[in-house]
Amino acid sequence: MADITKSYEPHDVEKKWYASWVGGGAFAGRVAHDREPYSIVIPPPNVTGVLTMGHVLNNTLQDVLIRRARLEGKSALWVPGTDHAGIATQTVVERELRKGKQTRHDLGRDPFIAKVWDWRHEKGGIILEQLRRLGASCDWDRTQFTMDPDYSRRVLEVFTELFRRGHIYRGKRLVNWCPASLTALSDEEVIMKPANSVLYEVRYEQVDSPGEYITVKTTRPETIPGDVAIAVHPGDPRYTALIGKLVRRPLGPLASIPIIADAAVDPAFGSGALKITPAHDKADFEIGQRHGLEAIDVLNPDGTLNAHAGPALAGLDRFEGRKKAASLLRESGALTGEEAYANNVGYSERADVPIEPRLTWQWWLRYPKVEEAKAAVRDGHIRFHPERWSKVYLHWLENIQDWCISRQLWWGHRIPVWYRKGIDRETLTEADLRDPEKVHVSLDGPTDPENWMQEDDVLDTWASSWLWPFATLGWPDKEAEQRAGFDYFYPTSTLVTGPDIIFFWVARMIMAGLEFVRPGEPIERRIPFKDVYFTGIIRDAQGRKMSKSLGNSPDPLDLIAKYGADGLRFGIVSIAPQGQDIRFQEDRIESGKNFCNKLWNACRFRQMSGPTGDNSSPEAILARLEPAQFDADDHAILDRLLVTTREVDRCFAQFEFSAAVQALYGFFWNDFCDWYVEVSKAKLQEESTKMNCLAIQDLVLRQTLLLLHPFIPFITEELWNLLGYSRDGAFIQDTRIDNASSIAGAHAMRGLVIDLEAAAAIARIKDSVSRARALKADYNLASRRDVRFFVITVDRDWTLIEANLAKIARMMGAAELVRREQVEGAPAAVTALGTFHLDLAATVDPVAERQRLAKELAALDKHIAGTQSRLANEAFVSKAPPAVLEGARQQLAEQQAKKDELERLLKAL
RNA sequence: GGACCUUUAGCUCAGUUGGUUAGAGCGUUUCCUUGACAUGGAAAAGGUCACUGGUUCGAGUCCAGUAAGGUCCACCA
Repeated sequence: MADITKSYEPHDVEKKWYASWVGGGAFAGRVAHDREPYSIVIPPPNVTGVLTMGHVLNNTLQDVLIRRARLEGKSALWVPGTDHAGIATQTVVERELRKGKQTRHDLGRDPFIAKVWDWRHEKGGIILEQLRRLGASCDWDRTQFTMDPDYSRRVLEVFTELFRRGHIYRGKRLVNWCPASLTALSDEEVIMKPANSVLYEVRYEQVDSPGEYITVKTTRPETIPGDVAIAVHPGDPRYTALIGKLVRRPLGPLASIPIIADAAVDPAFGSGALKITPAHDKADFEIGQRHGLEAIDVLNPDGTLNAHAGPALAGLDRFEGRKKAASLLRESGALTGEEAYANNVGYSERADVPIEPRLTWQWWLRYPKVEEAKAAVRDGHIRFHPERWSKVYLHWLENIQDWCISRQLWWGHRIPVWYRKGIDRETLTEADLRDPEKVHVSLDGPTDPENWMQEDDVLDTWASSWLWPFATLGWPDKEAEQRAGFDYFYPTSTLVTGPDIIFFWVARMIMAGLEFVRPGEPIERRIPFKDVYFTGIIRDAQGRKMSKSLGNSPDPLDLIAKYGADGLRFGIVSIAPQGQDIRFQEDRIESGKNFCNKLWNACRFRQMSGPTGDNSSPEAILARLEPAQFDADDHAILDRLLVTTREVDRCFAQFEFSAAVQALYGFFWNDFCDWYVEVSKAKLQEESTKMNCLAIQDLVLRQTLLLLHPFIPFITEELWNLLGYSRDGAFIQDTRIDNASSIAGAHAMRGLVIDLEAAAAIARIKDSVSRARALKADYNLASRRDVRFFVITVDRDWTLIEANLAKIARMMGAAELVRREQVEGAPAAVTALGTFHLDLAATVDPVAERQRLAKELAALDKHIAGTQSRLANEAFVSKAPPAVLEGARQQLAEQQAKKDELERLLKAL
């Protein structure tokens, strides 16, 4: 077996093992009916995207779950893939075209789409390659893309089916329009931003009473040409007399518009009168509908004003038009005031420009299975972690609105609807839509395509990714399902994602699963996943979101180069507590790397300490143990190993990944390396204890590697092989990890029962060692090993010291420990095993020593006073549980004994 | 306007059902290259747990309120 080098060099190790794993089919998700299935579908990243820190966290956690499942003997499947990301990808390619002074319209639809595919072939797959570098153990043979032919077919099949079931309709409604991307957006794609606007006060002259006016306040004077009424509250006494009267539109084409009454108007806002522009405001649109008013659209799709705005404004951009409208109103005297006004404006999430409410024909979905989707989470069929997100989810479902699923883009799934040539799409009714003579809806299109025109719009990207958990498993094609193991792997086990896409993706997947999968079967067979783990959002050191434009996001590949994939994984998991946002600090990644190096060197120490025995199975290692040689340290470390194993088990059950990593870190670094390995150095000197000690190290290292493997797969695989834990060259993942109770069971079979009393004695030894070291440090003796300690102690403690003499002396840095009845004038430390004196009587400064002891005494006095007052409290004594009471009494006794000893030492000085 | 989260050491954060002297990593100070590791070891300094009240024998932990910061939803022109 190769020697373990002095420091861990991740690069070659990662490359080597990743190739071996892939070559060995280690990531293949196989149907195995004698095993429990465990499956995850990746949240598909944008096909042309690159890896961000968010992806690193998200995918590391998925990999942790998948690798742990393999160790637990489950048949694990992690399905990878990418998303076509309609708007984002199309925008990127259009930007490229613009560099050559072209638009997509210059190319035409099909050549443009071909161009996007070229782009996808060039850039797509980068992110998947990056995931491999991170160590993601996806079943790459199953990689899917939402625009793959098979997947696309499933998307369109769902559309036609939902249409058939009456969930899909076409409607002319006010939608969120992005003037930059020239498409409709769903409500979820609009984000509200605070804006500094101007509130203009505009008066409208009454037709019948020239010189008399009604005044409104508006932030959008450029839409006045689209005004069709002024609305007031029906109960507003100021305006009762005016209801039904006409006023003149003060801007744009001349018109008289009525004053109407509608309860939606807030009499307390502004003047209490509201201008009604149904084409450009949602509330106005609804009022317009109620009153049968026309909607006049004064904007072009790109946000410039059109002919309806009148010649003075036509052609201007909406923001220019606003200024121009204000100045025109000012000139005509209709503008009677302006004031600064802070309001919120909706922005397109992707293009980052203000959206326009715009009246257009769109395809809408009435969500299916809304009630059942609520029940799935409320009744615990699907469990959210942290649980509180379920409230957000339920609230959204309570107030759910129909989903605008059509997009005026070219890159996406073109809606499988054909209109008979000659049909006027503007006047199509709901009944026409269902008339096969007029409209054709099918997967493959009409048999006489020459007589039909296909719908131009494509589907919202989320209207393809909401099928991800079952469409990636072959649904609904029976043969494909068979190949993919649909029956075995669905529902998937855990979804790992960010809470920012609860509405976009999580909720919609749940509804899709319930609607389409295994109709008629119980809910737990139809849900897409059983657990949803929501990660936090990674922020920079200042707490800002990481973003490309801020340039505050480190490149994960740089971090991998610097700290290794395992270091990055360990670091990112350790700073990601459940459900909280994460402030990224690179030093945590560095400490991940340091931990790997520590692990590496502890294994190196094991290798250098003696021959590797038979390590190929836990039984073989257990057979090398010599229970008769066990000392307190052996009991203690095995106890800590069991406790840690139990804790990691618990963490996995409760999705507490960072707690698992911290438990492993503390156990391995403090309990094993800082203590057990150090005491081993004394044990390994003795032939009688050497072999047993090596076997214990093997037991601990083997189990630790298994526990750590999901988090840091590369280094653990390497060490697993270097130390001979691998059986016949099998991967570490092929080993079944044991839980704490089965380990304890295996111990018991060997006649080994952990002596908890012995293990507890280690705590007292540690206390003595630590205090003795501090005493040495106080006297600047840390480096010297030739110090002699005199110990004043009782027989019982001296027995313990003698039994562990070599180790204790080594740990203290003592040349010798000598029991004395009495010591004069030497610096002393009162410890759990007696009073330890430094053999330095000649050089001690009594004044400094007295100060040192007095300080300790003062601190102790405070604690004694606290304990005493608790015990003096009648209520405490009568009501506290006996164990707590007993603990306090014992504590007081110990404190008192220590105090007596300190006082004796002081007197002796 | 509604909902949720956060507030603990200089910094970033743990602290599970209330119970000894509140922990970790980083940073700081002192000492140490002794054959696993200086990517390391030993020791130390550093906290009235945001504030106010309540429940309790006992509160960082439970309850109510206040303040500051943050997130999401809705949005009155």
